[in-house]
Amino acid sequence: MLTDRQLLIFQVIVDDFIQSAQPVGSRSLSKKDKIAFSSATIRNEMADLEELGFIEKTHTSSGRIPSERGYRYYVDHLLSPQQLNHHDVHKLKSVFAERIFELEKIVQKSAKILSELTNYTSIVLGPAVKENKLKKIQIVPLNNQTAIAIIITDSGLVENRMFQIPESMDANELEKLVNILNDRLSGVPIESLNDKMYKEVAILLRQHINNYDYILHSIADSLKIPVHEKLFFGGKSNMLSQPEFHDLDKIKSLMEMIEQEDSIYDLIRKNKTGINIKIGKENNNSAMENCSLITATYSIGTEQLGTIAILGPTRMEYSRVISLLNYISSDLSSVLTKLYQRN
Amino acid sequence: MLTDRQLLIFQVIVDDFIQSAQPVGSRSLSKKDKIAFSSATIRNEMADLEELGFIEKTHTSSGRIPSERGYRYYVDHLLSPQQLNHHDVHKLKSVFAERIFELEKIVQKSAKILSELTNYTSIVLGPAVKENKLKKIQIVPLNNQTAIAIIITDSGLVENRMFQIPESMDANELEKLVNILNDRLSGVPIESLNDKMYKEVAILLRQHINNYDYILHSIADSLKIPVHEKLFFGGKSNMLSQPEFHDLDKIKSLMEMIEQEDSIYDLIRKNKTGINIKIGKENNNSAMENCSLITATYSIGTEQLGTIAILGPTRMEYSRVISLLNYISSDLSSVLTKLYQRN
DNA sequence: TGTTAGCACTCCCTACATGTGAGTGCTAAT
DNA sequence: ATTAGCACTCACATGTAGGGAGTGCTAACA
Repeated sequence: MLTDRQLLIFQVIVDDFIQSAQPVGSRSLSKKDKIAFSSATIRNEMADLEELGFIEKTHTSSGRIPSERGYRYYVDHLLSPQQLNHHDVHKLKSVFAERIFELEKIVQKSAKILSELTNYTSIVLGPAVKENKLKKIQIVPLNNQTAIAIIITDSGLVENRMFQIPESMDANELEKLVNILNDRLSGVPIESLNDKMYKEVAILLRQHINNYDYILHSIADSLKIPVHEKLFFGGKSNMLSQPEFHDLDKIKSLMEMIEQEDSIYDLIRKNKTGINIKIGKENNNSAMENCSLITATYSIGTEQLGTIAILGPTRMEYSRVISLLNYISSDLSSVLTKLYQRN
Repeated sequence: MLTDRQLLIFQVIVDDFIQSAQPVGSRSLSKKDKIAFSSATIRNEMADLEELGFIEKTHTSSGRIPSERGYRYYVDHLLSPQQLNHHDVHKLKSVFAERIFELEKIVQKSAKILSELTNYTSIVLGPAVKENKLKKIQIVPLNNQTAIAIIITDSGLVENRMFQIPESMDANELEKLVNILNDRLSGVPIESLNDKMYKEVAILLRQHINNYDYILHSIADSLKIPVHEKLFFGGKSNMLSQPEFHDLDKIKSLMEMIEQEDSIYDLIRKNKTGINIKIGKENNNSAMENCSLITATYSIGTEQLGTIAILGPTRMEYSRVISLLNYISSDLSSVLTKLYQRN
């Protein structure tokens, strides 16, 4: 529905605006090498593009900027995958250069490097734990009253919780307790632990443990592994350098949203596998009005999924960011799979 | 060296400026109830106060604001401990209302509430781990190649690290390894673990374990518990609402400093027990030029120390913040001591 | 001798006018 | 269809004027 010329002009407008953050006018467009027609012609075409909703003016006599709809079209139809340059590739590789075995560290480092390469804010959602299965529970007493319950899942997640030991309980009984727990619960998905505790395990405990009531609740509490996977950020303050955030109020609401991790979590969580792009209002979040969010998923083996995302202004280098995300998410997947593959 | 009247005027200037963030002039001062003399008299006194370096002008004909030196004097000599109101106390109490047993959670919640009460940024440094002693090491194999080493200290800190199991190693040998480690290392301060590993333990491993070399390094690596205690923040974006940070550049450098946790760590770490106040340039950090940092230490039992701090503009409600910090740090100390006291 | 009223002066801030540059839409000529 | 030309618009920078809140200084006062 767009003529080739309109397409060309539109693309140049978007590219120029992404680069300069300034509304682009017909005269400056006409000077570009790629564009061979006069400013008046361009003006006519721009009027059409505006009518179609792809571009808009900031005020009556200003140049044009892409509309959200325009960005959407740009992203869907005009994006040419960009080759990463040597420098970028080199930096990306450095994430995996050191031999780090910890998921958190790897993920955190990815976030940091992504934000450095893009000058936007990066967000990484750690892999989902709810599909993890319990590998082992251990209980280590610290003193007479206190003990630590340590929960290890089959993909190497370790969580620990402190609890009070009832006075009636001795070392012997504690061992019995641990045995029962491991016997009944290992292999059980984290999600169903609580359920299983109060059904199967409760009965067993009643038979073998004095005061089973109190300890049941304590342990069940300990087993409540947070449903929210951890979020890691990189370059939170990068957005402050973006010209669209000269406005203090905008910055404030954005920063508050970032700080309040719940909304970020919602924003990022609900994405399907692969690359997802949400532009401006598509995010359904007033603080994100001028922002776009690009997410990519990474996986461990075939099932466990995490998300890695870039938050930038709508005027974002989509092509570059997508390339970077593609690259890092596939690297992440393969490295993590190698490390954490269940046997 | 200051007359009573100068002191009065100075105090009112500081109080007023802390409240309004506007330079205060002689005329508006003379209208205050506390002050019974004319604006001209006040002008004379202010000239003297300025000469003494306690107050300064923002420009030739502006009202006066306290200088850093002035704040220092105010803090050292004029601060009257402020009674906390019911609302504050109630909110502070809520930190400990739920029965949380985890140090991290408690500490994090404290930070959050402090920032809400003050509208400044709060920073909590988790308790130092270096004086912790090793309670137990456990190794849980995840699959044929990978295992997790879990390190538990006597005060309930749990750290875990993944490592590769050498092929030559079977379950039997793994158990031997764990026994040796626990036998030799339990009770050893975290700091000296590495040392001890390479001296005592290395010899034993050589005798009992094939391929001891590789596993020695892996375990030693795992034992490197980060020296940096964890930092928790609350209200990072609160500073954006402070009028002194209308300037984007200032905000940016402050935010970048906060993000770059190392410098915060340095800033907070080196404080002595009790309340410490650092005003503006006293912090030796250009991003903190317009900020003051008030720190308080909390303790677990008699030795282990953590720090809780408030970062605000130099124009900060010192008295209130100090009261809050005092309150929360002593509450933190007593709760944590009860929970984590070593036996 | 300490205090105060009065006065000239300074500086910031806001509002208003004005000019310029980069843009636009429209029209008529190519 | 394309383009040159023109009148028009708007943001932005610059300049100017007036008001407000402050100052320092001086002279009069208790």
